[in-house]
Amino acid sequence: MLQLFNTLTGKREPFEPIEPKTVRMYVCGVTVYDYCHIGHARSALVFDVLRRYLEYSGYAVTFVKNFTDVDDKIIKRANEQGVSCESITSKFIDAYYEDMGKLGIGRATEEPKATAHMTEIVNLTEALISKGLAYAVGGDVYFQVEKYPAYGRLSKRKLEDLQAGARVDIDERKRHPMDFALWKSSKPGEPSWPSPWGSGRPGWHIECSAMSIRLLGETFDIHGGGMDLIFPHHENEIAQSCGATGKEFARYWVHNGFVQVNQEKMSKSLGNFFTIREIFEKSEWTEAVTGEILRYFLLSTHYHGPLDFSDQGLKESKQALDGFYDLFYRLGESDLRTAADVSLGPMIERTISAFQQAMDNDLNTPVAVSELQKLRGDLNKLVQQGLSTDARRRARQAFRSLGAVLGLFQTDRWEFGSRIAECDKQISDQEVELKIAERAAAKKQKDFTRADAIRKELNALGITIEDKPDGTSRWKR
RNA sequence: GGCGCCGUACCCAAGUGGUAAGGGAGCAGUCUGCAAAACUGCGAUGCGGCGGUUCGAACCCGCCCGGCGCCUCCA
Repeated sequence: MLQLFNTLTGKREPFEPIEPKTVRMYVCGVTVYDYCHIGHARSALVFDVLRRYLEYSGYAVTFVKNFTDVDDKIIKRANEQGVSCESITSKFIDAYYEDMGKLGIGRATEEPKATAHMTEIVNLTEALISKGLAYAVGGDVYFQVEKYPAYGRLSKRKLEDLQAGARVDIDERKRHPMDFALWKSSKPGEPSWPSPWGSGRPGWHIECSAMSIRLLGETFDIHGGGMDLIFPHHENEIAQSCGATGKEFARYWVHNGFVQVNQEKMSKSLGNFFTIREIFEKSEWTEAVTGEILRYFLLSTHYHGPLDFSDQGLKESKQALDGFYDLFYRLGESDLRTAADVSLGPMIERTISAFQQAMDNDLNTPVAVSELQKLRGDLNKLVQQGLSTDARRRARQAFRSLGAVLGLFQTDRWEFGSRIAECDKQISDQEVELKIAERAAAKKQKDFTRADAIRKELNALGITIEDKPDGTSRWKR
């Protein structure tokens, strides 16, 4: 049974959905004013894998992930560039899909935008005012945190503590310094929508409450996002939602850790910032391969902890994947021997069970991957002992189906050598085959000088040759 | 000032009270004309330090050292 670490309770808990075999989850997406970085990728990937695993486990999942498309930073960016906010947001939404698509991150069931839910946002704000939890000042509306006794429940903070360390500007119009905006009056030139308080735009937190309630109901199963959203974003969402509905909001709160560089959080001010597209542009591998490397890398650490991004980390992920695809390559060859066939079934069963156990344990992807590594080692032995063509096919299929949960091992076109794009141009498969045949002939005549020369020539083109005991050779790029 | 996280071999990384998973690198072998791949063996008497609880602790408690995050926008 799946157990998840719930930020709300600070404990790992068995996951029990509200409705059997059904999961409704909401994940905070991105504010679309810039390209996504690796940190965004990690968050998106963690919840992509959670969704995949829930579906693998037999749940029908309704997955909602929003785009924040109205916000101070968007307005600022639009003004800087002298373009409309809409042109900024549509550009970066497209970029989001493009970048995440390369990582194999699928679309959510619903991907709502704040700007398309103004009615719900205004209604929710009105409800909070009528319940005495919010108040209007001028054209602004604030949530009054002191009226919501459970404020601080998620982030485990007390109002007094927040006050002590607050560096926020004191706004005399607020009744408490921590009161936050539900609705902001708009300045000239800013995007705005009509409301009972004059034209304006929503505060940051209210959109998620409005859209999740609209699409998933007042109470739903899982709410996720990055660690940094715990406070104030998610704390405020809870206050707004529970305050308005009087019901429980999300039952399980799941938060992923940060991507860091040299032990420090990635941030623009430190200049240690890598966008997803930058990684792909700089990669010496093809897009599909780079995507899988990145995925493997991001999943090789538990989602809850910090993850240090580094070239070495990517390199090690590539090597690990090379090992898997090396095996898959050999599993694709035919063999009449069947000596090890009987061992295969139990071996796969054991792996499936261990894999599920790892994933059930708060989505422990590093252990899940290591179980696949064990299977890889075991299968390498079986292949040596003799595994029939059919058994090899079943073995490959096992990797394919478990790998699908992590988004790994799906391709049949892995690239072993680097700079593959250039290699492709330099020599075709047919030409390689010709060279290999020529080399085989040389070997047969014990002309090893010639054989080695051909191998060296192919190596230079990114082709690796492996001689088999029977005198034939396999090769890979 | 408040809240919280982290510190496991050369590197990455599991472990959540029962005697240190897995991967990479390295070294030594097997195989091979050589190479590549694969396989085999070697690698923390030890889990930042010091105490404590316990029959037993990397795992629980306390103190200390070191690193980081949040409290303002942030995945």
